[in-house]
Amino acid sequence: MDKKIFEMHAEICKVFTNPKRLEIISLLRDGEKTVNDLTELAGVPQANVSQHLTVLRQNNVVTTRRNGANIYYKIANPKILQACDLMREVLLEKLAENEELVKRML
Amino acid sequence: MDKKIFEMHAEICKVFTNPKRLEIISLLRDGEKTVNDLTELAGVPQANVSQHLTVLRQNNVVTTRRNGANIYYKIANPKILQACDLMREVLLEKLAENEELVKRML
DNA sequence: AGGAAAGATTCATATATACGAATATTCATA
DNA sequence: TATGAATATTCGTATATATGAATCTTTCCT
Repeated sequence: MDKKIFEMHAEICKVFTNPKRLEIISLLRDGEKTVNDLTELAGVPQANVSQHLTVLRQNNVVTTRRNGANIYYKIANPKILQACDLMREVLLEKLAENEELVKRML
Repeated sequence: MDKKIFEMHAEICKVFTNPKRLEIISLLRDGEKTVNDLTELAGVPQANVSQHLTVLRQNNVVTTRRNGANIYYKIANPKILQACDLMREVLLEKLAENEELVKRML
């Protein structure tokens, strides 16, 4: 029944399992950027940025707009950022917990 | 700088890239359940459920409590459910869009 | 038209993941 | 302490993913 939804959900989540893609998403947080912008900001080879952008585009995480030779990428749905933020919070809370644990052991 | 955070974030997200794990998470939504419960509800071989629970446990997505021969699993942090829900909303919105597209083509 | 800049694609390879099958561990109870 | 029920682990294999290198496409400018 819901199985199909779980499969699609899992598929989408694969987009977020690569650190470079997460960095790109983060870089797009406050507005659209060109491939070149992203390449420089992330410090990753252009071809690789492009490969990741393809994945993001195919999964409707970003949308594009062409302006001359440049292509601007932006986040398609703000809820995606919210979801990323929540996961990051979970992560940071866990890190904080572990830090306390370490402190208590000294 | 943030690179390390992005790596950890990506690592955590890997937990959500398997449909069976998402189903298990969904089954735990309204309270703790034993491995047996989950096995029956999901209709997946016990060993496989156990493998997925191991992944969930190792990534602090679930916590466990033993009671006799049974082990109860539950979601560790409600924010995880929130994040899952948000992603599912994004997914459903996209599906709705596509449905409209198809309709307009008839 | 020709060249350069911006971006995308293809391919090969290395690495990770999922799952079934078989086996092991843990606990309760007779 | 032997047995059965509940759960976990290990291993082999098939499949997916990430990345560098090389190549291609599109657009702009002269």
